[in-house]
Order: sequence, then C-alpha cells, then structure tokens
Amino acid sequence: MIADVVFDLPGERSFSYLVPPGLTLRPGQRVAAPLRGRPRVGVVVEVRESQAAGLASIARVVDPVPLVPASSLALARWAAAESLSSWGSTLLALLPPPPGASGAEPMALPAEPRASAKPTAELWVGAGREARLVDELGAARGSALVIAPDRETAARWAARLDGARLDGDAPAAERRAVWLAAARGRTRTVVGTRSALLAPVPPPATLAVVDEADAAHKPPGHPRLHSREIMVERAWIEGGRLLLLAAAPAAETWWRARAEGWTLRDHTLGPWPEVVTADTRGILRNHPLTLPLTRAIEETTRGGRRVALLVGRRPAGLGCAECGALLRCPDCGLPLGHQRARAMLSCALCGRLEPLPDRCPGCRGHRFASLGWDADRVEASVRRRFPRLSVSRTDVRAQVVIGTSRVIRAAGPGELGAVGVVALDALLGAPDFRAGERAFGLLWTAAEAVRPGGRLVVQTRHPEHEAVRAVTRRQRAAFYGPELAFREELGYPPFRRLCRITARGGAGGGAARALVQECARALEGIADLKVYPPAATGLAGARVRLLVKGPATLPRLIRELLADVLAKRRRADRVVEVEMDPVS
DNA sequence: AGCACGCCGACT
DNA sequence: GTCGGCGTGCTC
Repeated sequence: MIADVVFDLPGERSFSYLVPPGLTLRPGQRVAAPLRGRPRVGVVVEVRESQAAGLASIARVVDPVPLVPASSLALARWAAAESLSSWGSTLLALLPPPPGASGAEPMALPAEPRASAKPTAELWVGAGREARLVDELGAARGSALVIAPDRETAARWAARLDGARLDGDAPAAERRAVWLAAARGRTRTVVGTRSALLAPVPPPATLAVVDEADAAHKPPGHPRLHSREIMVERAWIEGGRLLLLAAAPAAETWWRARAEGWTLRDHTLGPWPEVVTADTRGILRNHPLTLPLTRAIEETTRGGRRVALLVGRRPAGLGCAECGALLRCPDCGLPLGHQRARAMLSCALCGRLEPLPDRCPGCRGHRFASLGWDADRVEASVRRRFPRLSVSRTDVRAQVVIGTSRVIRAAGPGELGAVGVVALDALLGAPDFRAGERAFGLLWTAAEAVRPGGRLVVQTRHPEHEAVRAVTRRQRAAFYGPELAFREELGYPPFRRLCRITARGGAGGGAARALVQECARALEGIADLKVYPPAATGLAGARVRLLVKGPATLPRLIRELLADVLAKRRRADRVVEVEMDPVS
C-alpha cells in the first residue's frame, strides 16, 4: 500500500510512502515520514493499492485514527487554493495537538456528511441575536460548532453555551479530548477560534460564526482565509445550517446574503438610543468635547450611569474645517494621506501625489484640519472639564472610560448610559475602502450597547454620512445601499477581489523592489486585472507592496501567472508574501 | 587551486 | 521552510 502525505511545505505536491505491512492508514491521519533524512509530521491524504519500488516507508503513526473526515480534507484543499497556500500547511494548522504520552484515548472515526443533506444559510442581526443563539443551540437536537474571532470571545461563548472549548487558550490535552469527543458525538456544542474550523462535529451540524465582520477572523498565519469563508464552504460541503451573526455585518456578507437568497433574521428588540450628531464643521476647536458631548457626560454621570468615549487608535487624514469634505483620490475614492513636511497629498493605493490645495474644492474654505483626537488629549480635556469624575483608560468601572471600541465589549451589555464617538471622521478618513463599514460597525455596536433611555453622541463634520443616518434611523439598509453602490462603482469587494503581494528583505530593500516588479511585470497587461504601482511601506521602505485587483478567479489567475516567481519566492534573505482578500 | 556567496531546485 | 549542490567570481 502507498500513502500520499502532505507536509507544511510551500508548493502543491504530496509525497508517497510505503505503508509498512500490518499497518492500516486512512486519509486524515497524521504520520511521521522521512523527508530529507529526518522524520516529519504530515497528513495522509490518500491511501492506494500499488507496488511502487524505491519509496521510503512511513516512520510512525501520530494519530491512531483520522481526525477529520474526507470532506474536511477537501475543505482544507479548497481553502489552500483560495488563499494561494499549500494543502499541507493549511491542514496542519487546523488539526488539534498530537496525543500526549498517556496513550489510551477513546477514538472514533469522524462522520462523513450525507449526500442528501441540504445547506441553509442565515444572517442574524439585531440585539437579540446572541440570546437567540443560546436558546436555539440549547434546544437543538444536533451538534453545533461556534467560531469566534478571538480566544477571549470564544471563552465567553463557551461559558454562555455551556459548550466545550477548542480555542488555543485551552490546555492541549483538553483541546484534543474535546476534538475526539466531538467526533464520537459526545459533545453537542463546540466553541473555538479558527483552530477549531475543522472540529469533527457530526454533520449535518449547526455552523455558527459570531461577530462575523470582525477582522480578527483573519489574523496572520495559516489558514490564510477568513473564518467566515471557510465556514460557508464547510456548510456547502456538509449540508449544515450556517448562521452568521453580527451587530453590523460586513458589506460583503450583506451583499452575499441578498444575492444568494439567505435568510435575514433580524432579532431587533428593545429601545434604541437617542443619536445626537454634534456637527463640528466650521468650529474652531482646541479641545475635543463639543457641547452635546459635554452635556451627555454631565447628565449621564449625574444620573449615576457610566459614559464611554471612543477614540481612534491614531488621528488620521485631513478634511476641510468648514464643510468637512475629505480630500479623496479621484480614481480610487480613498481619502488622501497628508504629507505634512512636503505639503502634499498622496493616495495610499495608486500612489497619486498632488499638492495640498489652497481652497476646499467643495466650499472654497481655506482651512484644513486633522481629523482626530488621540486618547491623551481626550482624557486631559475630560479631567479638566470634570475634575470630580473618575476617568480611566483601562477601568471600565470608571465614570468616564476612554478607549477604542474594545471598551464597549468590556463594559458589558446595557452598562453604559452614554457613548460618545469623539471623532468619527478619523475612522471615515482611513485610507481603506472599508473605512465606511468600520465607522458604521462602530456606531451600530455602540448604539446596541447603550442602556435604554441612553444617548449616543457622534462628533463629526459628516452628519449626513450614510453610516450616521442609518444608525440614527435604525435602518441598516440605509448604509448598505450607498456603500455597495460605492464598492461596485470603484470595483471593490464583493464585486472585485484584491490581492496584496509584499516583498521584504534584501539589502536596502532593493531586492524586495526588484522581486515585486518582477511580479508586476508578470501580471501586467492581463485582461480583467488591475495592477497598482508598487509602493514602499514599513520603516525606511523595507517592504514593497503590490496590490492587484481582479475577478472572483483571482487566486487561480495569480497562481498561474506568478508560478515562476512564487516557485522562488523564498530566498535566504528575502520573502515574498501573497495575501488574498486582505482585511486592512 | 581554494573558498565564499548566492542562486536554484529538491524534499518520497 | 530549509538544506545542500553548484556556478561565479574573488583571494591566497
């Protein structure tokens, strides 16, 4: 017998080994096999009857039985192809820790999906969605897998669902035990992060992704694909019931749900806060608190409630101080970055460089102002204005807590009497086509977090922005409509796909630039591909980045066109990375 | 001739 | 991802 094994190596191919007599292997088992003289752990993907001579033998069995069914091997192969990664590295990143020394474990073969099972997909929104998930999974007869964006969230959900934890914070022995128990049908609900994506819950199962719009669902490293995409594909393969949950779904998800006829379940309940927009146009300000926000802090704390003030991580971008217009790239639609020293504006995407105009093209105003306030400035202002209140950047029990959107999660539902978004424009001005989506997500999440009768104060020079209007009226479609129109017109996801190619290393970054230019040449002039000019990033331009826009088949196109370059992508000191569907 | 470095392919 | 083989070119 011959076993074909894939390893954590770049490249497509598998390696064939002789199965020692008396040993039974199945696809989905990990084994150690000699590779370049040393035993290495890989995954068996096929076992076939053959008599090939001159092959090395499997050295050792790592998993006594397969840890995943064949359908999960296919899922991992699909994910690898979609992310321009290898089958082996994707698969090995998705399997639980190997068995410990103890040895004897109850094992069962993971169940294959039944061909008859039909997939269904649902998008769940509204403040009651999480309680509903707890109810439905509690009442469901079948098994469930819940994927959270990070370990902390996974641990919270595990507690809430009384489910078994399968995230990286759980001890290795426990993770393995949970995995095996799931395969035996002993664990009804399994909760984890992306490392649990292949957990062998018996199909057809309920497959849920919580906070599906969270960028943490796609951190660096394998598998190099958004957890949501892997779960959607898994549901198609296994025929399970797919649930995507979010306060504010990603625009891609919203579009897909409509295009593919998914069920939208709006679990809206309860009151909605009064949304106050504090228009900061034309106001000369030397401190970050407008009158409406000052009043909200005063009244809320007087009523014994707490206030959260949300700030961006860094102040960014430049806008007209009079009308609030953002200076945008006419080709890419992204806000232009301000190079203060040269008094120039530059586009982070296409590299367009132009002088800072004398006057605002919209209102002829002649003052431009930076868009944000950092947390230090905000904290100092609050302390000066309210010397008797407890103010903190870390303690969510303080009367006024200042931080990023994390403080909302930390505060817990219904704990906040008011939320103030100090500078929405800093979010809107980020040089990223998802800036509007992020702003909308933050506002919606903040509105859901405010307790009944509370207030959401938004300081912005764009009170008419669709994200603000949609939250004010509690109408999601008022945001997604214009947002998707923008994406379609300028060719952003979900209508087109992006791929980011970065090179680093080499003396002084010259080699990196040469490598990237080699990639650019290979992709140039191909129908339906747009190749943006290479841009240096990082300190002293040590990295060079190339963005490519293309159709849904972009991974296949890139794989074919860059086959030669990718084959030699890793040279001693320089590295080329290909990232499909980058999230930032 | 002897060695260093970098390029390139190979890994069963 | 990593290792080693081999060609180029420099040095003793």
